Amino acid sequence: MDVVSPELNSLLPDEIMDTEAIIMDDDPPAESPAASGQSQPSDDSPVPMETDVPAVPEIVSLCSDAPPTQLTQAGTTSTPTGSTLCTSTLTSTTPKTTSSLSRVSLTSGSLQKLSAPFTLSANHQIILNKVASSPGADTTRSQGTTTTTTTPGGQQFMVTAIGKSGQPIVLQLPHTGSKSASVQGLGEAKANPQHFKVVTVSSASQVSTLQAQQLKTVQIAKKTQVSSAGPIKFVFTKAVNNKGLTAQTSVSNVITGRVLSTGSPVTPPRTITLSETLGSSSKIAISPLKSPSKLTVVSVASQVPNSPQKSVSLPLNMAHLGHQILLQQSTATSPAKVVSTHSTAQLQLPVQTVTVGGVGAPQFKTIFPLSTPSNVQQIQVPGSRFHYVRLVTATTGSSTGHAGSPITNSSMTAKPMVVNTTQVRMSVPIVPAQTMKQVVPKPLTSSGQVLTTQTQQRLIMPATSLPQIQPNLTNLPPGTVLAPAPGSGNMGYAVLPAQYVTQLQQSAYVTLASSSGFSTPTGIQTQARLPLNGLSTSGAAFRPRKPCNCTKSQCLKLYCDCFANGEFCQNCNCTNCFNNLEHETDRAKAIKACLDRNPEAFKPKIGKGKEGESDRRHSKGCNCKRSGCLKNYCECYEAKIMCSSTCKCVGCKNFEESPERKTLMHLADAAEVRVQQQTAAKTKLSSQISDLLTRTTPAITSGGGRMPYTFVTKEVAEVTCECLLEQAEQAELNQQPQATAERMILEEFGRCLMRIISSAGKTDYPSINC
DNA sequence: GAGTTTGAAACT
DNA sequence: CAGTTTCAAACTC
Repeated sequence: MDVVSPELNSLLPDEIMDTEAIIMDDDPPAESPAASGQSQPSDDSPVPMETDVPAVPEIVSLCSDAPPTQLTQAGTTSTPTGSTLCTSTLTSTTPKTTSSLSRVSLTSGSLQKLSAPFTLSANHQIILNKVASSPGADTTRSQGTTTTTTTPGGQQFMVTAIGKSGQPIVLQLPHTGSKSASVQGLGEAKANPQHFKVVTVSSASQVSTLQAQQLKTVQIAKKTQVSSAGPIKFVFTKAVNNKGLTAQTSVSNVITGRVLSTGSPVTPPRTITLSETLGSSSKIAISPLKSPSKLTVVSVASQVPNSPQKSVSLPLNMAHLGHQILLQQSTATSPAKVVSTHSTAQLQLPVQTVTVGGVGAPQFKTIFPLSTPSNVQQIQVPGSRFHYVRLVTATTGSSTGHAGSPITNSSMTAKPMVVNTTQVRMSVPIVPAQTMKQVVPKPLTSSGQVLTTQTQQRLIMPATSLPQIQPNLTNLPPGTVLAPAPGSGNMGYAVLPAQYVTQLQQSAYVTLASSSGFSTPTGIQTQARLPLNGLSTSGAAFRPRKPCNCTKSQCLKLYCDCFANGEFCQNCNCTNCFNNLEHETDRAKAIKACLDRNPEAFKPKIGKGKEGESDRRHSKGCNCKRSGCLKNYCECYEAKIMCSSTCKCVGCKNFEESPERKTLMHLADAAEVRVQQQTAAKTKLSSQISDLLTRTTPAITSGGGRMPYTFVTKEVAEVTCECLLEQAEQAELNQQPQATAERMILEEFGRCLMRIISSAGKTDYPSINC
C-alpha cells in the first residue's frame, strides 16, 4: 500500500486510478473534470490527504431481486426468482449499519435505465453511482432498480447493491456523454454530496480512452455520514449463462467482499467500475481515489463461463491486469476495510487477487475473524515487504454474521481453495497477476509487483482477542487489518498490516468464507505470488523499504518507519522488536496510543495541497532549523517537495527560486545523468559481448567454423613445417637459386594454409599432405 | 563503522 | 501549547 509515495499512484491503470475528477468539496461540480487531474480538496481538511476515504459504509451488490432492505439484512439470502438470478447477500459487521436500503440502477449505454432485466451495452460497462440516501432521493434512485442484466451474449449479469441506510448506490452503465449519471448524482444529496469517480466497465483489454473519460465524468453524490464503522459490503454476482439463469442456477458466481469504512466525516469519492467481457472477462473496479494507498483490489480471474456447476466462474478483468476484479475504496479518516462477508449463497469464483492496502500509505483495513493466536503463524517472505499469516487451525466460527472469511491464496496454477463456511463458500481460481500494480506504502511504492514466491501458504488472520483494545477504526495505521474475534459484542481485533492481505492479489485462488470458522475441506492453500521488496512488474512500483534499526522503541513508536507505515518489521536490523505478529497485543496498544496522541498519525504526511498550491505538500510542514531544508533531515526535502506555508522551518532554502536548491537539483541531475550513462555504457558493453559470443559460438559449435586453436594443432604445424622443408630440399637438390627456393617454400606455405583453412570447417583433423 | 548532527516524536 | 527529552535516520569523518 507510505503509499504514499506518489509513485504508487502510477501503479494502477489510469482508467482505474485516475481520480482526478473526484471532487472532495461539498459543492458538487456541474461536471467532473475528467482531464483536470486536480482533485478538489475539501475545505474541511486543510490538507486533503490521498487517504481520505468515504466515511460511510456502503454496500454494493450486483444482482438483487430482493428489496434493498432484505439485502441489507445480515445473513439474508436472496433467491433467484423467475428468470432473473440474483443472489448473494452480505451482512454488515456492525448490525447498526445494516438497516439502510440501497438501490441499484442500471442504465444501458444508450442512457436508458433498465427497470427490468436489461441488456448490457456493447462495451459491457456498468457504472455504479452512489446516491444520497435521503428519502427524497429515493424516487430518483428508484429508477432502474433492476439488478439483473443480460448481455447480448446471453449472459446474465446481476448487481445487487446493499448499503448502509442512507447509502444507496446507483449502478449505471455509462452512456455516451454519460451526463445523466452525473446529473443524477449531483441532484441528489446536496446536503453532503459525495462524488464518485469511476467506473470503468469494459473488457480488460478493451478499455478505451473514451470509456475512461466517460467514467470520469460520472459523479455520484452521496450523503455523508459521520457515523462510524459502517461496513461496506460489496457483492458481485454473475450468472454466466443466461439460459441457465433459473432458480437452479441460483448463484453461479459470486464474489463477496466487504469494504468497510468507518467514521469518516468526509465522504470520499468512490468509484466503482464494472467491466465484463462476454464469456471472457469482466472487470469490476471500484476506485475512489487515485492514491494507491487507498486501493483495495480484488482481482478475479478466469473463468469457467459455463460451469457445469451452478457456480459460475466470473471472468473479471481489471484494466490491463487481465482477469481481475479491482475494488478500491479509500476513506479520509479511516482506511477502507475489506471484510469477507457471510452470505447464504455459495460463492465459487475464480479470483486472481485480493488486495488490501496500498503503496505508500495503505489506508485499508481488512477485518477477518479472529481465531486464537496460536492459530496464526507469521510468515516472512524474504525480500518481500508483505507479511503473511499462516492459519494453522480453524477454531472459531460465528453464526452472527460477523465471522470473517478467511482469505487464502493458492498457487496461481490454480489450486482452488475453498473454505467451508456454513453459509458462504467462495473459491476463486486466480489468474497470475501479470501486470497488476500494487501500491506500497513507501515509495516503494508500491507494491508493484513482482517477484513472486511460489510457496503455498495459508493466509489467515490472527485470532487474538483484544477487547480492551478497540482501535479507532477511523484512524488505524495504513493497511491495518482488523480481525474481529468470534462472537459479536466482544470483538477482538488483530491489528495487522494490510500487507497480509496484499498477497491475495497474486494468489491463484482466493477463498472467502464466513462463519463456521476456517474449516477447509480442501485445505486452505495459498500461494503467495508476492511482490518482493522493490521488485515489481511495474518497475519501481515496489521499492524496497529500508530496514529499520530501532533499538529502544521496540519498533512500536513512530520513530520506526516500519511501524509508522503500518508495516511489520521484516528483514530489519532492529532489536527487541515488537512490531510483529508475535506481539500483536503490544502493537495494538501502541497503535492506539499513537492514535490517541495524534489521530492523523498514520496518515500520509504528503498529500495534495489546496487549490493553487503545489500538488504535493507536507501535511504538517517541517520544523527544520539548521539544515536549511536541503537535507534529508527535512521531510519536505526528503519527499522531494518544496516547503510550504505550513512549514515552520528556519532559514529555509527549499523553495522554488532558491539558488542552493537549484544547485542541489543540478547536482542531483548530473549525478543521475552519470548513473544513467554508466548504466547505458554497461548495457552496451554487455550487449556487445553478448553479440560477440553469439556470433562466435555458432561457428565453433556448428562445425561451420572453428577457432584456430582447434585445428592448428601441433601435428598440423609439424606437417606444415615438413612440407616447407621438403620444398627447401627439393630446391636444394635441383640447385635452384635462393630466390626460387624461397618462392617454392612460400608457395608451399600458401598451399598448406589453404589446406588448413579448407579443413577448418571439417570436424575431423585437417589432412595436410605435401 | 563510529561518531555527530538533525529534526520528528514523545514526553513533561 | 511550549519546552525538553528521546529516538532513529542522515550525515560526516
